[in-house]
Amino acid sequence: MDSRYSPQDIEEKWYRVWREAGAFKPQGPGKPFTIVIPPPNVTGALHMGHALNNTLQDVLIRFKRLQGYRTLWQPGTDHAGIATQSVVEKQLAKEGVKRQDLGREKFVAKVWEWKTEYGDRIVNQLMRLGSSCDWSRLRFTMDEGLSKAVREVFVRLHEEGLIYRGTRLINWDPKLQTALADEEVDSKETKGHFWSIRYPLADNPSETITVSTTRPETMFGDVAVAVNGEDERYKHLIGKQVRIPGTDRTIPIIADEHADPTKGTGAVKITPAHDFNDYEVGKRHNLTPIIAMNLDATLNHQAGKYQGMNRFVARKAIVADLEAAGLLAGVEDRVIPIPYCYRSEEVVEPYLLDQWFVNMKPLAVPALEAVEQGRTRFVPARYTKTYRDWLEPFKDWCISRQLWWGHQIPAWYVVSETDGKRRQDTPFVVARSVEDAKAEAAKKYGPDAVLVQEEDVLDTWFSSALWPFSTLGWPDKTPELATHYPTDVLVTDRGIIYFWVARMIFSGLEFLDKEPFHTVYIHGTILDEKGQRMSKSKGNGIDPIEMIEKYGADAMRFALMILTTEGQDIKLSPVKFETGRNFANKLWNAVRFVLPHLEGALGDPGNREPLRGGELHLADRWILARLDETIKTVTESLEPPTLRFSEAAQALYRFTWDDFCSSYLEIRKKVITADAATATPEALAAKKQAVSVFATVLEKLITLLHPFMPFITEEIRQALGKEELLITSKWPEAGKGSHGDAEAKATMELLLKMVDTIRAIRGDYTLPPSQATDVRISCDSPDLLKRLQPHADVISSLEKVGTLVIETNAAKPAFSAAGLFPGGRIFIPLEGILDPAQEKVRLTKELGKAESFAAAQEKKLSNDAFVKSAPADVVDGERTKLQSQKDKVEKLKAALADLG
RNA sequence: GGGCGUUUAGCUCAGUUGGUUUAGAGCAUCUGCUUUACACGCAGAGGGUCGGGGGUUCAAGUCCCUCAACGCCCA
Repeated sequence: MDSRYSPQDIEEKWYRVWREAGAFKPQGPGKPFTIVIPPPNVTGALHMGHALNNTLQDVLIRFKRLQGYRTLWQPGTDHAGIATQSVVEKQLAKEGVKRQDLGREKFVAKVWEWKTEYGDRIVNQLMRLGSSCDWSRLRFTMDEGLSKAVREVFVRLHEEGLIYRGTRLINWDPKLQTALADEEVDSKETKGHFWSIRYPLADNPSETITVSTTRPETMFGDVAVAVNGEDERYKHLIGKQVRIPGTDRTIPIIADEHADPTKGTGAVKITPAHDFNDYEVGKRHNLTPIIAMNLDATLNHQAGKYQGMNRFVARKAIVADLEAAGLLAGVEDRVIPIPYCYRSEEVVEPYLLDQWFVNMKPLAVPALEAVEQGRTRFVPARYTKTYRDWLEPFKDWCISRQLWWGHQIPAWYVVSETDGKRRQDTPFVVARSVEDAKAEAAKKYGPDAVLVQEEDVLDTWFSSALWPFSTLGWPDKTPELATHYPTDVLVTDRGIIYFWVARMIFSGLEFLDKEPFHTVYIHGTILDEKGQRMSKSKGNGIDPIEMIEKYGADAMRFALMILTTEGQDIKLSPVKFETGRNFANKLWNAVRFVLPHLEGALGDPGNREPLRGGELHLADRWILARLDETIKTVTESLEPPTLRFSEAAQALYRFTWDDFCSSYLEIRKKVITADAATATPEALAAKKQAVSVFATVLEKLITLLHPFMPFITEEIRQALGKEELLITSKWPEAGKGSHGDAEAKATMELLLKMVDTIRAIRGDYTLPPSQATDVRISCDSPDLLKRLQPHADVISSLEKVGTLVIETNAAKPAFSAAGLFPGGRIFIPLEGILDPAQEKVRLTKELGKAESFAAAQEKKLSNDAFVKSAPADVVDGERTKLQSQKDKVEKLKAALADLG
């Protein structure tokens, strides 16, 4: 074995072994535990966010698998409609080809090609991470099975009247040429202008009303000018007509609260077909909207001479013309929120269009209840509010997209009813298949009905919403669905609570009458070391695969877990992975060191010396007690909904490094590594015993570590001569098979404190570790002496000591340094080295601390209110502290006096 | 404008219901060490009064109010 642990050699091997053994599949009679993966975009590449997200899931799944649950981590990928289509379109654009050149069928075939080529990439990357997904169940949102689920849901919601087709103001992306949902639009503060334009009165063109607008180019869609009813400046004008400049069209002046007298001129133009606020105003006043733009964001026939001009070009031209005509009253600079598409970054145009919608209120109400009643809970709990605030306004969901890549909406227009043409009033049927649609159309419209399927596809999130049950076979009644729905924990980031989490919850409730998971764990966002989001454009991303290659998957996983505290964002830089790498190396070397001495303790625990409690060495009893505590902490921390990953990782780090390696192994190494050929029978017996303890602790330790560091722990397990794989072995239970106990723990901790004292003195005199010093320990009581005496070797095995004497009330030897421990004093004779002046400084400093602490204690205890109000045990605790502090003060004073 | 989060050692962060250390860890710094598992290591040391102010309490980093800075989400 090499002194450096090299992960590259073993990761691939163990991943293959696990898969071949079927270890990732649900197995055994245990209770089910299920996680569905947040499906990454099929053409995506693994980034640090994925690495964190999937490590968290893998830790949970491996933990539960070891606990004997029938675990399923359901994997899959998402077709990611807009994102994937855009990528392929960009690719085609490089070859000078537009999707329209290919036509729908050929284009979609191209995307499938792309999916085949890149679809495995992210899956393979998840494997590199160690993800123990059941890959035999890999799903894709456009698989036949999942598409069937999508059609089923669409038909059922339509039957219930919850999906409808209607003309509404929606967000239109002129570049992608599709409608968007509200959540797909990001509003960004942008520098713009606020223009004031004079609209002449129809009956008296010399009189004008001045309206303020940030979008003069939409004026040809104006249907009114609104003023506030309370605004004295304009009261006399309400009801009159004004003429839109540059046209012959006149529109009324109306009173509406939307007009804010404090903003601009207090009069605003109303353009219901191109502005969300104006749309509402239009509805209130029964005004018929006028569409003034084409779908490519050029102005239409309403715009007269500006027809065909792009919206931003037209804006400039119109402003210039108005100015020339003397109709521009003013312009001011202003920062305005501009809506952008979250994918194309194109400025989104509010546009009045026919689209498909989901009526949200009936679905959202039960979804809100599920969380309100705690049937699904968010961790951290504060995200409950995010969830509620989004669902509660009950805004209908625009689900149709004018894309080609996605689930085509299962609606068929009966074009034979409208002269073979698709018109606004063409009737349609909604069905699970073409055949069903034909049958239904025949029933309603006769056997000669001619059908044309809706060209629009569904929002990507429509299929994602079904993920927790569509992946398990719904709408069929599969055994997987019966066993694994509802799932248990959903692990995701806060960015998709709206898009995904909320929609899964209402879909699950609607179609399976059961919320899809009991816990939603929201983890933090990975940031770069400056606290900025990682992004391709900034080039500040850290590639997980590179990190795996450099530090190992285990190291990266462990580092991420130790950094993951309660939904806090993580500032990441590659150095952080060194912690994980060093830790893996530490464990590796401990095993490498002891392994040659383990014969007899390898394989089955039955081969080992039984652990006879009272006869065990103090350090053995202590490490077993500490192991018990660690088992308890890790188990409790990982259990949903606690999910304190960092706490679990931290506990394992401390136990492994400080207790197991630095203390326990250092104390026991001589006995463990005794040479069998030359050792006495007693030494051999002791060795057997020690080795058994070591093997027992190590075995449980690697099991506890396995969810965090699956590869190295499996490798160690094999080195220990086990045939059964660690991944499917058994999670240790606290308090079983342990011979540790509280008394051993207390004694050991006292001895470790004594060692600290000795080391501090040695450190103070910078004695090299090779130089032995005599140590005299003076206990205050014979009882303590009796307790410590048998374990003096703990001290001598951790420190190079010459003569070690433990006695009661010993006098301080000449030229010795003095130190304290609870219950006694320690003297280290340093003749020729001891510097009385230095010693005085050291002791005085300590005395100062002790005195000020004692004084504080005294003050606290002399406060009647404290003694009366505080619980008795707290007061007692303070009294004990004061006593020991006083004792310390006395001893230090004595030591100082002794120095002269 | 509304909501949420953060502010603790030079840096990155822990600190679960207010009282067991005299506020901890890792990195960095300083001192010493080829102590035959590990220099991706070992031993030791220095360094913070917990963003500012006010309050509740016998007791506050921990609860309340307020101000400030930074960040995220929504409008």
